[in-house]
Amino acid sequence: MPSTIGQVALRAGVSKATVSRVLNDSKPVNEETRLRVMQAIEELEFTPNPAARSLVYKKSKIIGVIVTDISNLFVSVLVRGIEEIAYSKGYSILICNSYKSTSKELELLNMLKSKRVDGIIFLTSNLRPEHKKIIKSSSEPFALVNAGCDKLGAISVSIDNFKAAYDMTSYFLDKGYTKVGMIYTYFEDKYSGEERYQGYRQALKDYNIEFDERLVAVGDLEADDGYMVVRAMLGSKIRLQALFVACDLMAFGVIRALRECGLSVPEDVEVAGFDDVPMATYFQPALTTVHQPIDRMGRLVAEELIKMVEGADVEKMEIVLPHKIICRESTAKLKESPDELQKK
Amino acid sequence: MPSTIGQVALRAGVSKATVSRVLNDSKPVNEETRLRVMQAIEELEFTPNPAARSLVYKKSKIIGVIVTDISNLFVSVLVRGIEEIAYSKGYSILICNSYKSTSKELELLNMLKSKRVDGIIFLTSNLRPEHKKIIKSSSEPFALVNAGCDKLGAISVSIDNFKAAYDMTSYFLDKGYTKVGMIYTYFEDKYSGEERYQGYRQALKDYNIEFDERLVAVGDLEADDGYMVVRAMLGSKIRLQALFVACDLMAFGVIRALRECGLSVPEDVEVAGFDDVPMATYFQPALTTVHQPIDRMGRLVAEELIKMVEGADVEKMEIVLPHKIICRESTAKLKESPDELQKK
DNA sequence: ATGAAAGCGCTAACAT
DNA sequence: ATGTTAGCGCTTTCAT
Repeated sequence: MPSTIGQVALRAGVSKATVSRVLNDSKPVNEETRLRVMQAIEELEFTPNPAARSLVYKKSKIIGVIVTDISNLFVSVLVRGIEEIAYSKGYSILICNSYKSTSKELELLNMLKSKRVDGIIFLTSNLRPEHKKIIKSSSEPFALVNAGCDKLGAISVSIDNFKAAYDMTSYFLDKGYTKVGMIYTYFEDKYSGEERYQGYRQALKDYNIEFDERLVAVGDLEADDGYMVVRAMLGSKIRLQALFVACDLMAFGVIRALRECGLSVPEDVEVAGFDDVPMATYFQPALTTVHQPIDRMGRLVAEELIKMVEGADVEKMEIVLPHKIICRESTAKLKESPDELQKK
Repeated sequence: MPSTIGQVALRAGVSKATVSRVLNDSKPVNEETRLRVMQAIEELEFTPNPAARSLVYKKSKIIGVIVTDISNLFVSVLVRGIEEIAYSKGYSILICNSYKSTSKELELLNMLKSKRVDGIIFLTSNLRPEHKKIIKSSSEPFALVNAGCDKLGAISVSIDNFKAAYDMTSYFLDKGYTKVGMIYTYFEDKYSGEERYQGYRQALKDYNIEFDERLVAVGDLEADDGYMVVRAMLGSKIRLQALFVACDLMAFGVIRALRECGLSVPEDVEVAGFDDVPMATYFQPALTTVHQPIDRMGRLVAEELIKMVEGADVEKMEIVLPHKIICRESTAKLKESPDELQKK
């Protein structure tokens, strides 16, 4: 029962075309008639039917967003940034969870295309050749978060994952630790997961520390994974001074596992995460981590994608944002009270 | 450049109507022609234009979802459940953040109506008279999460917040504590926040403990609020044995604040939360809390709303799901090791 | 400056 | 069983 442009026209005593003109001020309209039309619109509480518009414009004003799992803290902060920008520019976002399944991702990609979304933001845990093929041949603009994209015409927003991991590892190495482990994430193809791992390896190399594969393990981004991986790792009694975990959520699980094995953090083992999710400050011990400007990444990727959707020139296709090492309690093997540490 | 029903018809040598029939099998079609049509659809990779369909059906296949903030853990788990069901039934969801602002909520409500969503799921921190008016007079089906609704024709899914708070408070009272505080959430109107507060008050009454207003404070659902409220509370040196916090996120902040003031949890003060977000297990100390079946609430509210959207009878408009008290480390004032506690 | 009419892609009577 | 046609609500030529 929402009213139509026809009803507005009737009430204002003009044609539909004129109503359309004041709606979009696409053409000059006599001030007096414009007022009449405006009033009719008010009275009927008219709002244009988006489906009808989409049909004409061949634009849906919808941005599709594929993420691994909206309940993941990194993801939800990112999505909030995206939503904010999209909303302010009159776009809706359509969120889909892939749960890291490549086949689901492919399915969702098709689904979004069938919904005629104007553009797609893709946060994948693994950028596979299948994805690249689709992206390359896609008619709608694409944007990737934290996944490098070599010449496939997609926007990408990320931090320098290699450098960030290198920096975090160096932080431990500078302290003189030699037994620095890493929990990284599974990867088959080049993407942020691999870059972080390589950053770790490179740091070891540059500090002349021999790589010890008993000190590394693969987890799958969630707290549960961190927990289980470390429980397994501690089965074999290896000595460990510090652990760099490729994402905060996993780090939370890691710390719990260490503690349950009688190792306290940071006294026995120092632990650092990656992401700087909001919870990192409140966790006990507060987590040292690589800060990613998550909110900004979300806003930026949405902004750039919408620019592209609207045909504007996107000057920089690959945007690399700065990261920062944030030191908190989990790497403060000290006598000071937590209160002291609080004052960063 | 997606293909249209006309192109399919042309290729298959039939009329658009016939193509439409095989698409929706709305009417019998000769098996042979159906095959030809199907093949043409395949070859052209045809998918029906949703805007065109919406225009005819007057249905958008979109569910609007207004939440306080997607980056809140309770919210993101809820939304994931909603998305799951919606997606499986062919609906898209359109998520909006109100950031708890009533005016923004009202604005979003209008926005969603202008987008012609088929139904609205509303998670508000405060169900105001303005909202009720809109809901009551709304043409599209409504569903509320954790907000009672007296006869306004909306579905509601929640737990028994009063009873849950009563149970949690009793848990402390049964231990013999008399100084049991509560951090509740601001409310102006009847909704889950008030129910939780009343549950606390009733428990005190039933146990003949006098209410002490120095032991309660109001926070605003986030960790930061919990943190600041407790810092303020501890300014005045009052004795406190246990603290019931109206949501987990706030509880995380509360625990940190206590610790920074030299009070350890649970040794000096026991703390319980509300929600049972995934992080509650990993936090240190693991948080005792009121378990809400968040995922199930999300799925259920989506299921029921979609039933209603599709005109089916919704037998039960107000669904109350069971809650559960989950005891973890934050209320275990004991000598046992955390490992022991782990085995619930 | 305004109106009439065609058309966006689809479905649903109404014919045949 | 299939085709023809009108119409969903809007925008946009093309006239006037």
